Formats: sequence, structure tokens, C-alpha cells
Amino acid sequence: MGFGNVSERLAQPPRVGVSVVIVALGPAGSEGGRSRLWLPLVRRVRQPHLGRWALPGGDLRADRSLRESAYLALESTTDLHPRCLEQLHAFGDPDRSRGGLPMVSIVYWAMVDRGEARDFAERDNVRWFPEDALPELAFDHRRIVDHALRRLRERIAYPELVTRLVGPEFTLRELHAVAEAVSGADVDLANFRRRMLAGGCLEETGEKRREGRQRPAAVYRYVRAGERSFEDGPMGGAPAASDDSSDVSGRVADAMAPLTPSA
Amino acid sequence: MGFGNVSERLAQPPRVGVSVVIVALGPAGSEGGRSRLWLPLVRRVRQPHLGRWALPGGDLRADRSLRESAYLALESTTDLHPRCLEQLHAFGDPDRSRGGLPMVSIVYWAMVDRGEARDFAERDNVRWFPEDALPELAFDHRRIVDHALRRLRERIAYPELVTRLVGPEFTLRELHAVAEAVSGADVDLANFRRRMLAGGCLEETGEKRREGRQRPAAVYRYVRAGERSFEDGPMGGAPAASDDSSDVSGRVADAMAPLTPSA
DNA sequence: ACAAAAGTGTTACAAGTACACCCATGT
DNA sequence: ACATGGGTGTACTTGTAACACTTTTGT
Repeated sequence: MGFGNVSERLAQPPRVGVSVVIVALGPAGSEGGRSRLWLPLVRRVRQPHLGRWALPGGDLRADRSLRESAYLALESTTDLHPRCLEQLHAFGDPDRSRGGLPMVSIVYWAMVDRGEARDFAERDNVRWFPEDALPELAFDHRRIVDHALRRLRERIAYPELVTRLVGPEFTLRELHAVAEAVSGADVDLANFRRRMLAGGCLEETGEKRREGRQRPAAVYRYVRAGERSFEDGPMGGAPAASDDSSDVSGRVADAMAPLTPSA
Repeated sequence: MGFGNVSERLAQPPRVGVSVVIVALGPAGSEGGRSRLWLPLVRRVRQPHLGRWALPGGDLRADRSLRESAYLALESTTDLHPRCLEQLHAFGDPDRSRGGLPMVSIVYWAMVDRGEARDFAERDNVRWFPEDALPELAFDHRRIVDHALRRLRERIAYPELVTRLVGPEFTLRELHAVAEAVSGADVDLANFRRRMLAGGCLEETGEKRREGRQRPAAVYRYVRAGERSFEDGPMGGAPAASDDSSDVSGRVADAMAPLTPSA
């Protein structure tokens, strides 16, 4: 199992892999409070780090885009089909595989909704773990997970993201619960509701749903801003140009601090 | 110069390179208005795309981190030493090298100040181009540049970024000019000044500098928020825990500390 | 004194927070 | 009717845009 001496190793071209940090909302912990984030991990079946839990991933496929490679790797290891898959970061420092071959990982970031998370059958080598009770991870995957969770928390205030963690249709209360779970803090429900609605990305389906045993709540679905489905008014929708590598950072910045005056 | 047939090419492991989009502030265009962003490009000296202009870059060095590789590639092609070097995105779609071998590029993003940009000697194969008059670029480098510039504009409102494009010491008016140049729009000077100062990242040096022929302006330097240099009051500074891979999203990274290749 | 640039104040409006309140519904 | 959750109103605080204004300097 030797890889040769140091200089031989350094002469090797680096291998390129894709890994995915997937998150889904799952049940709460022991204290029975809010729900938590859970992530699926796979157990390594070969050296190095045999037996350790790791992020799902695989080799980059030369005939596919990075994103497709990530999707395929995910599909083949976990059967999950995330609703959002976005590039997070590339990791490639020489010490990350600790004695193995040099390895570059392009890490993607994904979210699946509750429905899919439930359907997902655990196997011996694939299991969900709650965010705050992860096992020891292989390689530098712990750092990667932390990086991803930090990013998620920064952006959870945007409808685009929260809605990914619930099903395609949801009530505002469900969304609210997600926001609280991810951020780990109390969020004022009244204001949350207004903020979401103000974004103009939520469309009422017309249905109602009862969560407790009381008054039923309106059900919404997510639509990209400006893409109302007919019936209300003019506003000839701008196509919202979603180019391939659309990531959320655009929206984030919009909301933050546009320097430019109205002009 | 053949690379074999398609299936042979696909069987090759992808090559990994690093490229850098560098920007600096340079003179204005023909209309004589605001200054513009300029970026250095290098001319390709071999196939494919021989003779075309391209982003500076090089192969990933197996014994260095991604960031260090980017720094070294930059140094060897252009002699520039950016004050900030941050990972932007990884590009690896199969069509990007158009018939060549599969290629993954980890793209970094850098800014150099006016002083260094001036010292930089152009050579036959290295030249500055204004952002709005780029030549036709090799590969998909045009897309990469657009991506980088979009990001830069989104974030130029933050002191951390805008200060990178001027020297280590600067007046508020200089900063303001940068913000206008990058955003391409008018920015109210009074409000700009207040916003920068409110961030608490600017520290007066005590010096004064005359820009025109009138009243001299206070000179500032950038310091991370909360790191006043003594003399004012208690406030026992929190160390601001800068972990390695911190990125701009939140508190914009320390950025340069572990950059020096000697480390 | 004047012009030009540095720097400050003031008002108006938009967004966000906290919290009180009314409405709809099943028991 | 009343408890429970859905949904709205309102006052207060904060941030920012716009632009008028005062101060400092060299000629």
C-alpha cells in the first residue's frame, strides 16, 4: 500500500474529486426543542481512513461538468436528489490527505427537503447525523462541514434558501421553524412572515393546511421574484437571467448595501 | 499535436491549474471621466490559443496550498504581489479547453494597490488592459473575468475591499474615487465618508495630505475592526479568531497573513 | 476675498424590531 | 365560549439618501 517516497508522490498529478455537504432538517435533539440540521455521511470502505465517516463524493468525471459530477457522485452514494447544488469551495492543500496522494476536492453544497430526507433509506454505510453530534470525520471533512454550515447560517434569511429545506409547498409557520432551527435563535414570527412575503418570491397556492388542530394556514410555493403565474396585473416579468453558475451571493449583496443611488 | 481520440482523452486524469484575476485602479478612458479597473493579462506562448491573451496562472504545485500556488504563479508571470488573494471559483466543465485535455482551474481573485500597479513593468507578453476594452481572451477566461468583476462590484461597499485598491495609507477622497470607479456610478461623498468611518476599520494616522491645492485631508490606514492601536480607552480587544480558510462573506478575511511563500 | 476641497448637520424616508391586537376555526 | 394558532397594525429604533451648510487652506 506504499505510495513511494516523498518526491515520487509530489511528482504525481493531483487527483480531483468532488464532495458534497448535504443538509436537511431533521428531528430535534434530546432536549426536545427545535429541530436540527442533519447531514448524511458515508463510511469509507478503503484506505486511507478506512471505516471513518466522510462526506459523500467521488472522482471528477472528465465528460461532465463539475456540478454534474457532484450530482452523480451524490446519487450513486446516497440516492439523494438535492433541490439546490452550489459550489462552495475548492480544497487542495498538500497536507489534507495526510500521506496519501495529493488531492483536490471541489466541494458542493446541497439541501434536500423533508420529504426526500424521510424517504432516504439508511444503509450500513450511509447514515444521517445531527449537525451537533457528528462522528470523527475522515481527512479535513470536519473543516469543510463547518465552512458549509457557517455559509448556510449567513444566508438562511433569504427565501431562496429557507424554502429549499421544506417541501415544494409549505406554510409560513413551517418556513419559520426552519429559520429558527438553522439560525439557532428565536425569530419573531410576525416580522418573519412579512419579510418573506415582501420578497415577492412566495406565491399562494390557494390551498389551506392545518398544522395543529386550529385554523388552517395558507400554503405557499416558491417562485423566483417577478415570475407571478399570471392573473395579477401587468409587470411584464423580467426573465431574471439565471445563468448556469447562478449562486445566491447576488441576492445577498442586493439586500446588503448597494452603494449606487437610485440612478 | 494530436491528443488521441475522444475516449483516450476522457480517460486522462484532469490537469489542475490555478489562475488569477487581478485588478488594479488605472487611468480613465477616452472620455476622461472616472478612473477604471485595469487587469494584467499574459499572452499565451503555446497551443492551444497561442498568441491569445489569458489570465496569469500556472499548474497547481503539489507541495503547496492552492493559495500559495496561485501566489507563485502570479509572481512568476507578472511580478505582482497582491494585497489580497481569495479563492473565487473552480471551473472544470469538459468543454472549456475546447478539444484539449480536461482541465480544472481554481481561480483566485486579487487586488493590487496603485503603487504596485505603477511599478509593474509591462513586457511584450504581459500587459494591462482596461476592464471595458479587453481583447479576446483564451479559453473561457472572459466568463471568469466577468464573474470576478461582478463579485467585486457587489462587495466594493465594504472598507476591507475598497482599501485594497489604494496604498496602505489614503484619504477618504481617494477611497471615494475608488468606490465610484468600481461601481461605475456616483456615490455621495458625505454619506460614503460616514459609512466608512462608522465601520470602525479606519484609523487616522495623524498625517495630512493635500490632493488638490487646498485644504489638506486626514490620512487613514485600514485596521481590522476593534484593533485600535492603543491610546483610546479600555475595550480589551477580542482576538478576532482568524481561522485559516475564513472568507470574505462575514468579517472579510484577514486575507494576507499566511500568504508569504516562505512560510 | 475667493475658490476649492474637507468635513458636519439636518431632514426625509425606508427597513427592521418588538409587541399588542384582531380573526378564524375546532372542541 | 374559549383556546389555539393564523394573520395584521402600530409605535419605535435604526440605517441611509439627499443636499445644504460650515470650516480650512492656498493663491
